Amino acid sequence: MSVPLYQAKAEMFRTLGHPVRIRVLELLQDGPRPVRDLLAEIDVEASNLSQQLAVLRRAGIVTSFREGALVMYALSTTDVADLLAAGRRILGAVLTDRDGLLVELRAQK
Amino acid sequence: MSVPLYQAKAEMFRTLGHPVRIRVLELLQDGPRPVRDLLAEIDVEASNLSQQLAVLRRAGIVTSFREGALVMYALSTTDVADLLAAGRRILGAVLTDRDGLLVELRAQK
DNA sequence: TTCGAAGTTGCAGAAATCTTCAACTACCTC
DNA sequence: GAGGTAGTTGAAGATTTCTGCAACTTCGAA
Repeated sequence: MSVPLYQAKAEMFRTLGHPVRIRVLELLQDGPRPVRDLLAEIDVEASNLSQQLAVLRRAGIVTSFREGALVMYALSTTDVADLLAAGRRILGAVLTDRDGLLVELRAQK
Repeated sequence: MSVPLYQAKAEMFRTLGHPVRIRVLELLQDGPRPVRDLLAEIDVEASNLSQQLAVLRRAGIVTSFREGALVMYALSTTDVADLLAAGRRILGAVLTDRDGLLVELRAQK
């Protein structure tokens, strides 16, 4: 056993712990997307987005493949959607007595 | 809009992104526990554990209360268990892919 | 009241992460 | 081939997070 299991778990969660990476995963829930589309929807520099995509790739959470002139990204497993959903639920529970974020959260599903 | 929703989500995941904090949450899944017990099961300095507990407390993921001489900690919502379970599933999926690559590597020459 | 066990807090140095810039590769069209 | 679009990479400085130490509080027991 090289890396303890709880450390691998921590790394997995930490990988999700960035606003841009969260947005990418949410967008990829609807299916594969070219970087160009992600860039159009997320307000961030191209090189920064690339760095964040590399983090997700290294963690094995997304995969990428080239399609002509475009590079496509996709979730490597649909389980990611479950994780995001579980995160939303906890956020809902935790925020119940805090500000308007809760309203936003409910509107989203 | 105060704090964007995706940023709140990112902070939530980042909060889980630490080996000690993961272990604490796993231990608390079975019910409330005094700090002393956590300290006995996790190999970390008392002050360090306290710092990590404070992070979880600030995020609203755990709550604490005093019981005589002991300070008890508990999950603030049982949804946390779902999140950890979802994390485990993804880790399984991702590591399986890795093993697949390893096998490929070995077979190749 | 004093002692020890149980925890917490503030802080400083160390380590990891983030962001941006510049330079680079890959592909398509002309 | 030339030029433009699409993305990636490496590196540096700025910021955040982590860890351990010392000092502190709170509680129960003697």
